[in-house]
Amino acid sequence: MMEITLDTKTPIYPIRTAAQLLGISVPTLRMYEKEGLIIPHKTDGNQRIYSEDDLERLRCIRRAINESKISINGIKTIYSLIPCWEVVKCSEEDRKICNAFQSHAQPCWTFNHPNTTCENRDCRDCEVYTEYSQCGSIKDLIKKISGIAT
Amino acid sequence: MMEITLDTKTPIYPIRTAAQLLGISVPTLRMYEKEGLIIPHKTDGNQRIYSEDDLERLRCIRRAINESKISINGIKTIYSLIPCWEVVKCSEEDRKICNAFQSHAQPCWTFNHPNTTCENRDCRDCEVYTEYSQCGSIKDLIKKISGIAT
DNA sequence: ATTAGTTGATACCCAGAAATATCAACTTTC
DNA sequence: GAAAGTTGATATTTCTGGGTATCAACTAAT
Repeated sequence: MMEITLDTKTPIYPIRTAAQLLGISVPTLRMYEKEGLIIPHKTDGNQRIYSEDDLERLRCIRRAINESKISINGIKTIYSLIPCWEVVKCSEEDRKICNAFQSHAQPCWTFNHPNTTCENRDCRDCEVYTEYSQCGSIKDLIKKISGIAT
Repeated sequence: MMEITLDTKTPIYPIRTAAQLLGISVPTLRMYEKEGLIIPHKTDGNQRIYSEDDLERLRCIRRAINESKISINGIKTIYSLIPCWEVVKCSEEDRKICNAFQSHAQPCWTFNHPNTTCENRDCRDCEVYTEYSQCGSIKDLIKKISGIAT
């Protein structure tokens, strides 16, 4: 017998397996990544590996595309509206020079953030990326920062 | 000679003229309305009339669709993220029962708001509708309500 | 070192969203 | 009151975004 640790954050699925579990093709998964919708782990040999959390995020994205009929650029725009500055608590100086703070076309995690508190962070582990993959939670965050009890 | 008052809010263009000025067809304009992207004025005889502001809003919508490649449902979702409660300053009781406050699929002005402060308002004149037709201003509003100097 | 799977890149396909056309009934204009 | 324009509704067309197939070069496993 062996002990199995179930950690939804641990990357375990190679791209082919992930694609099969989601019912889509491998190039589609690569496309989502290129568009900045997901940030999969990579092995030392530069191969993608997906965690259970990654799959859940992807299912959410697929629902947005197939059920809610939101285009990929639409999703990117919505992600760009996440008030990341409130999540990472960056300074006013950071915000002034941050490309993500200005953008309303691409998610913050698709930028590199030179000279900000995000500079050396791994966006993949950032709450902005992990917690706000669906519209409901994004709107809830906006409610929260406006000082409202939801 | 006659005095001409230029008021960008006054509805003057019938639908055919508006369509021509925008370079699109009449059914398309009706479609945008049915989708909840615009709220044109109507005459007593139920005919649509568009103001200069309406045209500007429509140009913005067209850019989102044609240049930014955001689908109509994407635009609706983005509009639904506008923190309207902060603009109209509705009460906690209002928010509790407000469909728009909950939704993240349709703009608030596509709901009727029974028993709230918005109930008897004309959404067409509401700042939520008039001021936040583009992503840039929406993100600016989110920044503002999080207490940030933009 | 051979087999299986991956990489990035390019070329291709097609469902369906976006836009248009068309209709009879109605409104406005002159 | 006749002509021009509009209404809502439905049917039809256009076109491209989302997805796939395929490739040679690379990585991983046994």
